[in-house]
Amino acid sequence: MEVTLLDEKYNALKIESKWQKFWQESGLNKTASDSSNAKFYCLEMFPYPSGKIHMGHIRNYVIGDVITRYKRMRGYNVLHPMGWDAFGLPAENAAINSGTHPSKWTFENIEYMKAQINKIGCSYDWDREVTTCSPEYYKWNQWFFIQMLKRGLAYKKNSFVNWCSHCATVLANEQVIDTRCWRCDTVVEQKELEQWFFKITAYAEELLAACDTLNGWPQHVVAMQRNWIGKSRGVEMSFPIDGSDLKIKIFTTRPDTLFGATFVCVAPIHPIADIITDDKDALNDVKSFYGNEEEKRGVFTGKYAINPINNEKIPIYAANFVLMDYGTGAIMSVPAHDQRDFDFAKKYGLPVREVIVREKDAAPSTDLTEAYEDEGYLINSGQFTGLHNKTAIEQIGQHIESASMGRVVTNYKLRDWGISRQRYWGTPIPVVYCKNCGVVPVKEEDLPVILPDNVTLKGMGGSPLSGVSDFINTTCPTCGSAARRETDTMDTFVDSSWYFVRYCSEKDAAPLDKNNIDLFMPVDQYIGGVEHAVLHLLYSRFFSRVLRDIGIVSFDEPFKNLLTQGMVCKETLKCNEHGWLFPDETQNGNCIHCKNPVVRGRTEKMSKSKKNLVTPDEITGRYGADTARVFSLFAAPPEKDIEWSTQGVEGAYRFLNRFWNLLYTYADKIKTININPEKLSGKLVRKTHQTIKKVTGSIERDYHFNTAISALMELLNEISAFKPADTADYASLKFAFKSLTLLLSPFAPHLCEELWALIGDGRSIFLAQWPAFDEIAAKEEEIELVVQINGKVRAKTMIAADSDDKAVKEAALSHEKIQDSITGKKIKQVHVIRGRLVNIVLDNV
RNA sequence: GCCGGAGUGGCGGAAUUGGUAGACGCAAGGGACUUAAAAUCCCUCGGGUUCACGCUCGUGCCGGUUCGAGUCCGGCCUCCGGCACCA
Repeated sequence: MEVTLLDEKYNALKIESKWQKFWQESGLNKTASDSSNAKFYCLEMFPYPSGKIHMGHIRNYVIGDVITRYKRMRGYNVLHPMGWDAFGLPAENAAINSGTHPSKWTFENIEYMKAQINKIGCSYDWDREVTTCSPEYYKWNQWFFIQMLKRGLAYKKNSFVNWCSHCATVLANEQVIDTRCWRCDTVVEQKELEQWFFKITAYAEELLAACDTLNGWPQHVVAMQRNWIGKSRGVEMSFPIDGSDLKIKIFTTRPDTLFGATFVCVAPIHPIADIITDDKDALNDVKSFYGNEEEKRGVFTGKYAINPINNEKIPIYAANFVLMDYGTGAIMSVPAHDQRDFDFAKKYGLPVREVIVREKDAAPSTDLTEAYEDEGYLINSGQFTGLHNKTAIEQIGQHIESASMGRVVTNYKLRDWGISRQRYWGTPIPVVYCKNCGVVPVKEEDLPVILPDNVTLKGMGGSPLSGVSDFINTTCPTCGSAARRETDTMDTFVDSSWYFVRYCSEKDAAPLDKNNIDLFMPVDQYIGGVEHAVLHLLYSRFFSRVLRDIGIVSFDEPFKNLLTQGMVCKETLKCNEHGWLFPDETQNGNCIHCKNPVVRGRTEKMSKSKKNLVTPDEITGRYGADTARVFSLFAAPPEKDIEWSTQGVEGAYRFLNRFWNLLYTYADKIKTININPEKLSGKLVRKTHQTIKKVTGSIERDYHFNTAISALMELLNEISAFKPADTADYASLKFAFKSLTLLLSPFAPHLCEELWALIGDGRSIFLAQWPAFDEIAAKEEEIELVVQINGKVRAKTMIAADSDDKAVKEAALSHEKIQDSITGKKIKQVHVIRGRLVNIVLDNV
């Protein structure tokens, strides 16, 4: 390692590029595949290569890097990889807008972003880099697809899908936000298409049950997972249609209200609606309101259903608020005990019959103004009248089963995962359509099905691949006759559902080497934004189980610990006339365009549109990466949002400068001193041991780096106040400096590496061991004893730390101020908390 | 509505198991150095009250448990996040 003399001034940019090059070339970040050390897999969610890294990425990667560097110094063999979620819509949009091929656009972005990432000093093992748009990677998407096809976990169905007319693509349910497209905000329509699905519902129960094992996850994320799976228990039963052989199967979680059903509703897109509805125009009108939550619309079909419990004839409606893809697509309506049914009944003048009342044997209300959805007792319910409704749910359920009217079932909100996309920039779905053989998977040895380059992207219409004749025209793998390829590509969530497994082997190695996977999986610490709390994480959990059942992996849960980091926010500025403003569009609190006063908006997530963006380049260019790192870690604990503040950045920069300058002052004196930490003593040495303890504890406990850094600032303050007089003092000073450098190195790696070159052991600081503290040396000789009277602090006094309870009590009672307060009073009790305080309880205050 | 989470100085935030509330930083004020400024260094910095030693109030609100509550319990209020016509 190059030995350097310290420059007088801290020059962040100079030392940062120097050490980044050194770490890269020395292979320090490489992960061993044959280490005898315990493994630690630290993973940050890989980015979509949109063009530029933003502060949210920086925060994410810095947190991961600190953990990585810390764990390495603790002796772990750490896997810390990075890659690119490289398929996706923006590349295709860029192609449509500017004519750049998605591949070119993507790879150029990757190159640029990789340079940005390296500038913040993250210690990635780039030999394991994953790029999902490369055939070597997506080949395995195709391979998994075929395995799933074989197991019945991938299937095709004709179904209503969410269709965004603007993006001309199908959206997953979770990509629909408030009836609108999550990307472009266009109102989503329902369109019938043939789609490929993954049968995630086959794992619904396991995915739900395993939520209990996710102890290392934030509980709100686990709650969101549970919520999404949405298990509910209820009854499925068939209502015969009067004067017909047809039946309508309904699902309800409230069989206790069965006697209160006054009509039946089916989804307007339910196949039976077309069959039984007389007025097709009216039905079409209702269909056009399907999914509209503003207004309830329905039409009487003209037919009646027979309620099997009491043989009552009740009308059947097609209603827009009944969802086709939950339960059976049909419900029994009990307006007295369900608000939605109540609203519908009021609108269409349907009867409301109460069957549950709050008090046992109470009379029904004469004028319900809303549905009664609480618990209560049954009335007007035949043999079940008088039961508490909770009991009735069970008993009526049993009755329905034993009378063969229906059965008790479990339902999930979770639906199968639609993976078909009518898009170009994704993984081709590896099947062909043959006139003779039907749907045939591509042979495994013929994978990958390469995504062709020669495509024209217009942004509208169906799948772009359908226009590439040498792609679609092929032969049937089974019979050899002419066949057509599938032209849809896969949802990009497929790519990110297993990339963490791919990282376990180096780029050029076999991608699914079981030894490598077993060596590193599961991920010990996963770090990313909470926006992936449902989809990506749920799909990954699903994929892991499929891979397990195929025999590729031997774990259930891919992510042992999850940290969802907070957002990076900044104050927004707004002018009533000119909208959002950049800070340099304001002067003395006024807009520079119109001189109107600037409104300080709320602090919001950084975004280009709100003009409150700070770019990583401007920060690393001005202060250096170490400052950016220290600031973002010091501002708040990792799971909380941080507010970006220029003054806060300056504060972090000041801290690093103070450290540099202080060490520079003593550099000549301490450079050559040999120290034996066990022989050292004094206040500074004690503070150093305390700091090692505090910093280690802060990292180990909850990755609370903000308190770790504050402890390091305290130590620096102590060093700063220290005035060395003799050789022993300089030895203590060197010990403090060495410890501080080691402890700060995960946070400010470049600075510490540079300083370590001067006071360290001649090797990289990241090959050094994390310092250990000596409990005895960390212990104060004297402590400040707080003396309370009736729980209020009345005096403070210094006593020897090892005083026994009796001596502590003595010291407290004999204190001058305490004497004044207690003279003539009766002492009821004295509580001694060793090392902290004494509380004297006086009788009758 | 349901499910999570959080309310502490001017601000970001500290406070292992109940035991000195406000660490550390930012901002602010004062001082030193300087011809001056920047940078740096030193001091002050929750409210009230007092010339001062002090006293007193104070962790969203109300109550409780305890010698002692930011921390535990009960009941509210507010804010943030997620889900929501899921029958």
